[in-house]
Order: sequence, then structure tokens, then C-alpha cells
Amino acid sequence: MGRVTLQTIADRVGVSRMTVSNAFSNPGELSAAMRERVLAVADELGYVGPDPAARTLASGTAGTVGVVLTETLQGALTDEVAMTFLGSIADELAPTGLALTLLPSSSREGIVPARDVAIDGAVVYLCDPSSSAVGWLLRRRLPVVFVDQNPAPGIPSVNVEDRSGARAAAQHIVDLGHRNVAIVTTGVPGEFGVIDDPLAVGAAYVERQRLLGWLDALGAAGIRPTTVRQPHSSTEDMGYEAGQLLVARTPRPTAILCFSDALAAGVVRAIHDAGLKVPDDISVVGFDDNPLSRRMRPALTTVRQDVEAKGRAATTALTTAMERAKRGTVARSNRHLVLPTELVVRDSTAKPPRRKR
Amino acid sequence: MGRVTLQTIADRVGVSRMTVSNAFSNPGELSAAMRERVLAVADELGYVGPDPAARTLASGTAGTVGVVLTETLQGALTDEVAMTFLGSIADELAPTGLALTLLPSSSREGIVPARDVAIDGAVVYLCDPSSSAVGWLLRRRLPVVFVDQNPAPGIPSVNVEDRSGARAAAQHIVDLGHRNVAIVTTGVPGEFGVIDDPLAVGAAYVERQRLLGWLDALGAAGIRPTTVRQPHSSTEDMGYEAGQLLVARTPRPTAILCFSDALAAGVVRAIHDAGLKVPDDISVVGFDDNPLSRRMRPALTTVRQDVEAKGRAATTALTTAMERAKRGTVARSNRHLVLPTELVVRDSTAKPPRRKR
DNA sequence: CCGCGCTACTGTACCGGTAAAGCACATCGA
DNA sequence: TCGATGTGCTTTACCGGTACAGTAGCGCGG
Repeated sequence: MGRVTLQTIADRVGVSRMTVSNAFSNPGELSAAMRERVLAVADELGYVGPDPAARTLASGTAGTVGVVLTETLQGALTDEVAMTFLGSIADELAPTGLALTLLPSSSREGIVPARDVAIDGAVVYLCDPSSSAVGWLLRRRLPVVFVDQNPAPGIPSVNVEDRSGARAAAQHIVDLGHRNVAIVTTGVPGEFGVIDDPLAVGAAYVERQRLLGWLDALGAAGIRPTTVRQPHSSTEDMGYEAGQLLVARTPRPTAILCFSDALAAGVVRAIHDAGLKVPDDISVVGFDDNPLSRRMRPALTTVRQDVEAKGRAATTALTTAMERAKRGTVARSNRHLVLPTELVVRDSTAKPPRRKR
Repeated sequence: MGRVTLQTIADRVGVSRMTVSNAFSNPGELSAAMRERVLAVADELGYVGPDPAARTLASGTAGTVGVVLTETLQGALTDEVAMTFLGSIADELAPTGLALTLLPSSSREGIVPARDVAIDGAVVYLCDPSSSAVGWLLRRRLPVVFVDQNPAPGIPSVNVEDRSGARAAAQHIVDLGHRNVAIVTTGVPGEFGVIDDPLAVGAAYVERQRLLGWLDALGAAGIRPTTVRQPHSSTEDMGYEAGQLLVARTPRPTAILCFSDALAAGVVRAIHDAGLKVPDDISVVGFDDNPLSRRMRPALTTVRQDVEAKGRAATTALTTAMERAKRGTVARSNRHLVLPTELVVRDSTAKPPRRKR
């Protein structure tokens, strides 16, 4: 017995294939009685429903939305902030029935899911700007939204006030009286260790914005920070490594600004393991307001961003763009949304310890 | 100007559509010179590559694999263990070019991504057994692998030795001399609080296996544990709540067995916040060997499972099943793989404190 | 000089649906 | 009584590819 298709059912019921199609996809287009009959026969024949692939081809909608992440996925997937963002998108998308397809930035030669998987649109989130994935999406003329990426003309984007948030964090440290300040950042290409001019090497967009913000406030106070570059992902273990390096330095910094809360948690752990106290000996500031920052002891001073709002905004921007694309409107929207950030002072920052000179 | 398709290019080059198709999809099937010509013209016309939807329909492969998760996704996505598993799958899949599509267990009426999205196969992972998603996947006759689900005949599955792992954890506690033991579990339907007979209410599969393991060892030692049911997801905050409840109980338990490390971390935090010490006052055991358990202070005694191996096994099972399906082999494999677990004793367990009677 | 096999391309036949226009018949207001 | 308006189903025309079975031309051994 061959495969059961709309035609099989149509023949059996004695109606046109179109009527069967409508029974599944447009219940309003036929009488309730006919729909009953069709569905009954379909059930009897073991029909599962319209084939997704065929429907995608004919109707032009795939029923799923892509998310472009880092190359390896593994790093992104274990980042609580990133996954909260993704979850927010998923929850927003749920009522529409759209699924979420994870697209690796690109792997080896010739394998480009961003080019070869059927999707209705995409969110570009943790993508290496040098990756080819984005280029393919744009060439496919798919509706795309940039999140935490360098905003590009003609492409809707969602960002947060990274720079002013970082500036507020650094200003908070300056106001407390710190003069010997360190920075721990990721996403700057190169080897692990202290670097001279963090802005000289090309950092990813968000990384650069936060760097700029920190340097805004520190520079105005005449402070030249010690910067530790952690090229790998922004995890707690990476923070631990950076923290170990910093506590061993002379003079030892009295405050450490971290690119993320996860990184900050590792830094705090390294400080504790070195027998020092936060914030008595060293103040630590994170970024993101990861739920982790509230669980930590001491609770972490950080810069809050509303990741769920970011997800909602991204979803709205994407669905808007998708509808526009379906209606054939050519004009690309170029709304560039920037969500606020806010310094949240908790227990990990205090005045620097008294100097003995 | 209409859309550029294979035909457009074929006409322009003066060859058949099939040749153009081969230029993109089967480079071995035509001469290098011809391929060059075709690709050059394609590029000139701004052709992006074969349309994924059409290719899916014609060739019968979608280029993506589904993962059925919890209903809301949000919970699953912020679980480090779950995401490590997912990352492992993604990494295994990367060389094959397959993407990963997240399918919510099912949401409201009529919206069933598991039925309506084109996929080549699926991993069923954190799925509520009552969900309709799995039923649809099976009806579609898609290759499916169950992971951490109740193994079903005819469906390949991957599980870990939950029961014996849990038994080892409880035995460890018994051997240390504990007699007043508590259990914190999730996935058991009902309200938060202490319950009498944890096995009476229908727990999800893994939850039940671990319960059985704990009770094996405790029962043999004549211990009847206090069980706290935490119906929500297995997060640190849920553990905190359960921990608060347990430290306030009289008599206070001297050891707490937790369904997961995340839960255990919350329990430990609650114990600390109550002014007690782990393991001096209360011993705590987790499950999973979440990276978190090594970062915690004290480092957590737990039951290790190799989540990455689980991901690899699931991927292998799935790709095998997919190839088999493609070759038209009807016979379903019913390999039921069970990976080992291992008790890892760290610093969160010790002898019970001296009783004052 | 023939036939054989190989390479490189072509032709035909789908894959399983949906959109949109068409058409027959019923209903309704004027 | 007649056109206007629906309702419910059918017809036609794709959507953009791939699989597979040809077939033309060509080098080559005998």
C-alpha cells in the first residue's frame, strides 16, 4: 500500500483534493458535515496530516524560526542568560505554533544550515560576525533580527544600553574610592592574559561597548585599568582563571569589573579560595543580572538587563518582519531598539580597603 | 523580475535544469568546467542555492532533527545538565550538517509543532509522557529515540542507571550512620510539601527510578525518609524552598538526598542561611554531577552520569534509525541502552553530628 | 572499423500540498 | 421577478526541486 495523501482520501470520500486540504487547513471553508466525513476517512486510512514539507513548499511557510548561535552551540547552551533569552523567544512564539531551529554559526566547509534549512525568519544572537551564516540568511532575503549585534542599516535590531550600563558600573567603583581597578572581559581575540590596550584589538560588538563604557568612567577619573583577556566563552571557570591571575598581581586590584555575572562568580570564587574577602578586600561587579547574581554569597553588584524583554522585543520585531515579508512589502524596516540597563548595587562592592603605605 | 530558480539558470546557461541541480547538489555528476559555468551564472543572477523547502519535498530529507522538550521550554533551557546534553547532540550532529529544532511538548489546542514541522527524526527528552507530541511523531513514522523516558518496545532508548545510582547514594548515607534522612524530589504531581508515600503518586520515569533506588537502600536499613515534593522544575530556587522547610523540621534530618545537583545547591544554600553547616550538621547528596557540583563550596557529593556520552549515544541511535528508515528497512530497532552511573564522594557528606539525648 | 563502456548531459515523472479563480445553487431584499 | 450576495465545492495552475532512466558522443581495444 502506497502512502496516504490528500488524493487518497479525496478519492475515497468522493470529493476533490482541495476539499480534503481545507478540511485540515481551513476548517471554515467547508461544511461541518463534510469536514467530519473527511476527517473520519482520513483517520481510518491512518493519515497523519498534511505533509509539512509539501505544505512548506506550496504555502511558503516553514513553521519554524531560526536562531543563529555560536559555532559550537555547546557554549551558548550552557549560558543561563542566553538560554533565558531563547526561552523568552520560545514562549512568545508558542501561541503562534512556530518552533525554534538552532543554527550553528557555521561549521566546516560546505555545511551551512543557515543556507540549507527551511525557516521563515531568523534571530541572529551570539553569532561571530565573521561567520558566513548571516550572509546566507540575508542573501535568502529572510526576515532577520539582530540581537546584541552591531546594528546594521536596513536590519531591525535589538540591543541594550551596554555602554552606559558599564559606565554606571565603573562610576560606582570610582565613587567608592577605588583607584586600582581591573577588568575581565571575553570575546577579544588573542591569548589569555593581561593586555595593554583592550580597544586596539577588535572585540565583538557587545564586548566593545561594555569596554567603552568602563573606560569612559575610569578614564574620566584618570584610572588606567588592568585588563585581563579571556578569549574563551564567558563561563565561571574562565572567571576563576582570570581571578587567580588578578589576586596574584602586585599591586593587587581593589575592584574588578567583569563582562558577565558568570565570569564574576568565578572571580569571586578565586578570591575566596585565595583567602581574601569580597567586598572587604576586593569589590566585584558583574553584568547581566543573571539569576546567579542573586544566589551568590555575597550577592553580586551588577548591571541589570531585562533579558526576557529583549526576547519579547526580538520576537515582535521578527514576527513583524515576517508578516511584512509575506505581504510582499519590500521596504525593510530598520527599527533599532535599545533597551535600558540599570546598575543594581548588592553586597559585592564596598570602599577599598585602607592602604598601608 | 521573478524569482531565480534552477530553471532560470538552466535557460541562461543553455543546459537542462537537472544539470544545474547537480552543479549544486552532486558535483561529481558533471564536468568541472560546466560546474564553473553554472555556478558563475547562478552567482551573477543572485541565486542563493536550492530552495530548502523544495529540496525537502523532493528528496525527503529536511536537514534538521527535532528535540521534544518540556511544554514551556523555559525550564529546560535554563537547566545546565539538559543543555549539556543538547549541546552534545548538536556537536555530534554538526559534521552531518543537521540542525536542531526545538519542539515544545505541546501547547494549546491545535498547535502541534511535532506534527507540523518538517524534521528527519526526533529525540524525546524531557517530555511529559502525557503529551501528544510523541504520539504524533510515532504516527508520522519518524525515527525517534527516547532519552530518560520510560523505555517502550520497538523504540530505541537511552537511559542511565538511575536506580542503582540512587541506591549507591542512599547506601553511602546509611553507611555513614545517618538514620534521619530526607528526600527532595521533583516531577511528582501535587503540591509542594512533605508527602507520605512518594511511590503512591505517579512520578515521571526518571524521578520514580531514583526514588526506588533511594528507598531500596533506606528500606533495607529500616529507614523511612521524610520526602519533600517539589512539583516545579528542578531548580536551585526550588531546592532552597525545600531546604528551608527541612531545616525547620523537628527532628531535623541529618542527611538530604536530592533529585538533582541544582536542587541540592539550593538546599545547601538554605542550610547555610539557617546558620548550619554542610556536612557537619547536615549531609547533602545530589544527582547528575552537574559542573555546578564541583564549583560549590563544599563540593557536592553526587551521582555522576556522563551526559555527553548520553548525547552521543542518542545521536548515534537516531542517525542509525534515520539511515535505516531511508533504506526502507521496516523492522524497528529496539536497542535499549543503559549508561552507568557512579557515586562521587566529595565534601558535602560526613557522619551525622553527635546526638544529644 | 566495430562495438563496448564511460562520461556528461537530458527528459520525464514525480514529491504532496496550497492559492485563487470558477461555478452551481440557494437565499434574500426590493 | 430579478440581480446581488453567499455558501460549498471543484478546477486549474503552480511551488522548486530530485530520482532515475535514457542517450549522444567519444576514446579505445581488438
